[in-house]
Amino acid sequence: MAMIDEALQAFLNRLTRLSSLAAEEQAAILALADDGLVEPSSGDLVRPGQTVDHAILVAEGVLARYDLMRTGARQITAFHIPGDVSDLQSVVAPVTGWGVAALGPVRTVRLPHRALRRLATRYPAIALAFWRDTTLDASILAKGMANIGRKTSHGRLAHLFCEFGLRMERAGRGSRNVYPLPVTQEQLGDAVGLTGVHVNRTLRALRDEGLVSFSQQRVAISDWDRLAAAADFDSLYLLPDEPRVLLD
Amino acid sequence: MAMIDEALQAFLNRLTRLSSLAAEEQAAILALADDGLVEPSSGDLVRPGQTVDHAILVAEGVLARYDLMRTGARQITAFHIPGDVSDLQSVVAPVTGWGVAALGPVRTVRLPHRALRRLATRYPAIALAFWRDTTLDASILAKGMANIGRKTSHGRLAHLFCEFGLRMERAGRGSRNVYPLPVTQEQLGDAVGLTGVHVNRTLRALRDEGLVSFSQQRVAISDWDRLAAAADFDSLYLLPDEPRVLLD
DNA sequence: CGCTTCTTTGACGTCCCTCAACTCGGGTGG
DNA sequence: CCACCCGAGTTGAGGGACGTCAAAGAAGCG
Repeated sequence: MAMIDEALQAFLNRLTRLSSLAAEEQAAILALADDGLVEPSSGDLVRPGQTVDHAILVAEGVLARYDLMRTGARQITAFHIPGDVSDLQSVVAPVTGWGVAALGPVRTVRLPHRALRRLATRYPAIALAFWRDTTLDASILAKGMANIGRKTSHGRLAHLFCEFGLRMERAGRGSRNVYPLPVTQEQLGDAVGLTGVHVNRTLRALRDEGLVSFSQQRVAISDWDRLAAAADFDSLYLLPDEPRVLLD
Repeated sequence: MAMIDEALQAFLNRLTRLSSLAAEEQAAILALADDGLVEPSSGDLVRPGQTVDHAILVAEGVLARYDLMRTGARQITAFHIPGDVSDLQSVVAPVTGWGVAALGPVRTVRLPHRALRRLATRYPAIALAFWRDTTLDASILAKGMANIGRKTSHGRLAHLFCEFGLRMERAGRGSRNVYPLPVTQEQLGDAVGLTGVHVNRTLRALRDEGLVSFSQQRVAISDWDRLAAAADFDSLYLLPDEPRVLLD
């Protein structure tokens, strides 16, 4: 129970970083919990093409949104860390092509669409906050697309490590320079459009250059500035910390 | 003037394909026009990093949202055709890293954020419709990411042609098999993570296989089923046509 | 008709994939 | 307690897809 409240609080923090919400609105968010905590050890939470009636809030662990090719190849389009709601957009598009999988042991909280939609229609500020949250997600998608489309393996992985540094720091799960990242090299590859083998070689190179090391599912950035330069990283797309007044 | 109304009507059609809006809400959308029609012959409408106070509705032509690397390399993350609002998400995130450029002669209508935000806060159904529209955009982004990350040049271009077939058809700008696509081969490359040269070679191959031809800025799909198979195309991510009741 | 922009084609290099084997560590059961 | 096993990480050799560079046609536009 405590963990559910903690997760909702993390989600609320995420929202209020970008949107200002009144006390009543904040209370309404914190009252969202539906079922208890779900704890699948691993595997699919949503299969591609499935219709869902709830969004998934991450309490612990890492989720991935992914797309499958007929060949079996997989592209991870988004990672979700504690405090993120994977598929918040499913509230307005309950059937889409992607799946959601746990990349390791995970704890999640189910947020029913009905409840989320009711909040969004009752409180305009919450509707805008949800919209804004989806927009941040889309911004990360666009950056990831540019990353894969126009950078070499070094730049792609370097960028991913910079991004997670900031996201983990925001989520209170480490510092931007040192943080846990419980995924395999192959999963990293699925996220940046490479094979596990090539990820391995690239990680070695990044380590040898003294930029960043990744082992035992832990990232340690040795030199943020040089890593950011190698990544062509500009944090603007993660949206700066300024809650804006939402109602005109 | 007539053209402004036409463009707003196209935008409204786009929204009501996915969201049901009451007559009053529809009228409010149609009353949005701010300035008159803007007609830049070509070039940037929004530069990367710029803060904007309006969204851009496409009346005629094609816009691209893009991201720039330090090296000068460009990744087009989204194309916008008539009836699309590029940067609708800028309403809730007015400063981000991307730019918007016209890929040829274009006519656009500026929609001020203030007006859009006022509509969204006054009419919950409109807020959800905007959110849903942004979600469709994000879904296309995710698919594009998978496209670039996990497919060969043939699959990438084939997929792009299938996608635009459906989008153009929806927008009333042709059929899914034959439609205008006023972009250069290099711009196609910027969208799918290839160079113009390689796009050229791949187009020749696709034509030789009898799948699709692209010349004079016109796409003609010879065999939809085989092209869709080559593209691993499933239209689900473009969201099926069913306006849902929005208010619970 | 001369310019610019786009398309097309060739030769060559490189980044990354494929396939395959070996290593390592952690868990499990005999 | 050790043998085994399994997933993940590591490394090598060879090949294929795509990029780079360069130059020569088309095609629109003044």
